Amino acid sequence: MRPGGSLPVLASGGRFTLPSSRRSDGWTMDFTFAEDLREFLAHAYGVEVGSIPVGPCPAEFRGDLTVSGYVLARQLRRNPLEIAAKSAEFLGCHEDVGAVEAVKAFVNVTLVPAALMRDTVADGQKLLGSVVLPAPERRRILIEFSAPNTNKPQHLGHVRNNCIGMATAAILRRVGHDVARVNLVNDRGIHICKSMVAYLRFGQGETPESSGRKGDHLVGEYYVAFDAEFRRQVAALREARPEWAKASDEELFLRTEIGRTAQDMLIAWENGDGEVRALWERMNGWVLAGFEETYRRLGVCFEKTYLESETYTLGRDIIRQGLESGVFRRREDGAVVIDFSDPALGSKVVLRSDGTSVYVTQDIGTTLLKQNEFSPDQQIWVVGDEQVYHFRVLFAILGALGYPWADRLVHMAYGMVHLPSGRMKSREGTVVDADDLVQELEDLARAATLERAGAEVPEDIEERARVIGMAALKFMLLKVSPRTTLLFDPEASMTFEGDTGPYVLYAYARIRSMLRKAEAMPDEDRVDWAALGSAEEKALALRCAAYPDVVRKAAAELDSSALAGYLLDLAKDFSRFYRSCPVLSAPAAAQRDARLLLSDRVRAILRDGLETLTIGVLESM
RNA sequence: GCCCCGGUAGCUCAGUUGGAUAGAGCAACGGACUUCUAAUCCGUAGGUCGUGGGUUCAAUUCCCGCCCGGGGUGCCA
Repeated sequence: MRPGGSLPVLASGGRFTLPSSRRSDGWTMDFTFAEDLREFLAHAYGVEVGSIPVGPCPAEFRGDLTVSGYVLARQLRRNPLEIAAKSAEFLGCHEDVGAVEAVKAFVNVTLVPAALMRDTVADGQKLLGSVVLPAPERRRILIEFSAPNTNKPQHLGHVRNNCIGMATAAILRRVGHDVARVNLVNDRGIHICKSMVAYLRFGQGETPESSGRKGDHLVGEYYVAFDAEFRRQVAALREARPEWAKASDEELFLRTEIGRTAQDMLIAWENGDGEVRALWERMNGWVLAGFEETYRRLGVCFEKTYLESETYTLGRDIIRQGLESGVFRRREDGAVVIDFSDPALGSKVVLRSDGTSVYVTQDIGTTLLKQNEFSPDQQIWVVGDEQVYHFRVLFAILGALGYPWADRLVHMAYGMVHLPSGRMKSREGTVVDADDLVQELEDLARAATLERAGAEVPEDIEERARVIGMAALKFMLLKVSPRTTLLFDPEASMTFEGDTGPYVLYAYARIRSMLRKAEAMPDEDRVDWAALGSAEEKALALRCAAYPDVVRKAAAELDSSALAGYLLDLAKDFSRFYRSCPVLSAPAAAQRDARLLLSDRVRAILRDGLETLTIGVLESM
């Protein structure tokens, strides 16, 4: 059971260690003036100078870009003000520079428009092409996510997990890694037996077909029914036996008739009891079919799906071997444990005294299985932050067992989803169901689209509703940092305005519309970039140029929110440009062509970026 | 008790390998559709960056203490 308790959330386990681009700030695209400045400074001070720290110039100052004298000062070991003055002096004579101003230790550079465009958006191939890492930095990565239990339908917490997993995989692929997505379905255990017991007791033989209900929802109802009956029995027990009044539900589980029945069923399942297995297969089949439907709607897919019923015994042999080699020891009570030198980890049982596996033992087994089947350089688990300790233990055990790849395992811990009323709790019915949520967003998107369409109903209205609804959902989940505990306020979240997926989609659709009207695209080689130069145009071009680094940073830090935030900024920059710079009706042909091409660059990046977040686009909205 | 994560505008969240006057969306208020799609744009208002120290030319960012919230600390998953 991966996503734990009532579900997810996450937090952050340590730092991630994927190969990263050299600079996290600034641009991968090289500015000619910066390169020339680098050489100049290296020569002037007789020191090796790394890359020049170029960043955006804050709006309050005059300039397009800013070079920080403070950062250079660390490399050059000179006075920042002196460096800034010297740099400004040099840049004042540079042909690309229209104006330069040193303010304190900052050098604000205004580029000649043609140079700015040349160094940013002129080469469209390079712009999108440089997202990909050089071959030596590419890795084979296996990412596990979703990992649902087959006793109830998925809810918003699972949706966050699924979306983060899919988007992270897509981001890693985008920069050139070889990524395999795997799911590990928890299809066995006491929780499934609970649904089964309740079904036998209250189900009267109903099926998804007979009830017209989606299989996972149907089974989930019996899980809830079990809990209701269990609570009733526990309450009665406490009433009858005052000495147990203070015992926890868990402590009393096996004292209740229904709890005992579920436990017996689990044992029967493990012994391969025919009837139990048949019922289990039937009900699991219903749930898995339901999941398939949910995954289809969300666009979730995997290269491989493991079933825990087939892997849960795998770790035991490794434990026995480790016992012989002294990694583990057998405690007086018969349980096998590992004693960590790190006091924060303490001592951990890996095999119960009856010889059965615990959670971490199974994970040792599946980790080895995945390692053998995929030979990844790195494995990533997208699992809620409540399991940080579990993964620290798992990784420490694998390290103790001597696997050289153990220090490259990553737990991508993400935060829980909370509702305004607090944590989601299945038993109390305070969960946001995944299927309902998707449906609701699609309905809202349809209504919003029709409202704006006026009399003519678009032919592809269903497609639009689907794409817009999903964009809203995924963007909402992906735009916040994975580690953040997310508050889902239905009122405020179900909107298509402001910082949302549909906002980005809208910018894309407006560009498409414009390009359709333009009919022919101008010849790239003949465009006169010098025709541009307004603040909006320059800001847009500079934003475009930052794209490759943003994607690389998102990949290196496993952070979809860096990319989502960037796309929002880009769409915003475009909207400003669109408002103040007429394209099709630009005063001069050269201006029209250059603006058209600039718009097309934005279009390409928006599409590339959205797809890298697994969000589809629309040609019209 | 101990460990981990978080505390930034009324709300939801960015920003932080230390750097110029801390940002966005929503909500509030005021503007802009005979003009390439107003799911848009512009403006106003809104902050002791939890708190107290320390390091530094420079701290929301790094270090220590404290307060508040969440999670973890099982022969559960």
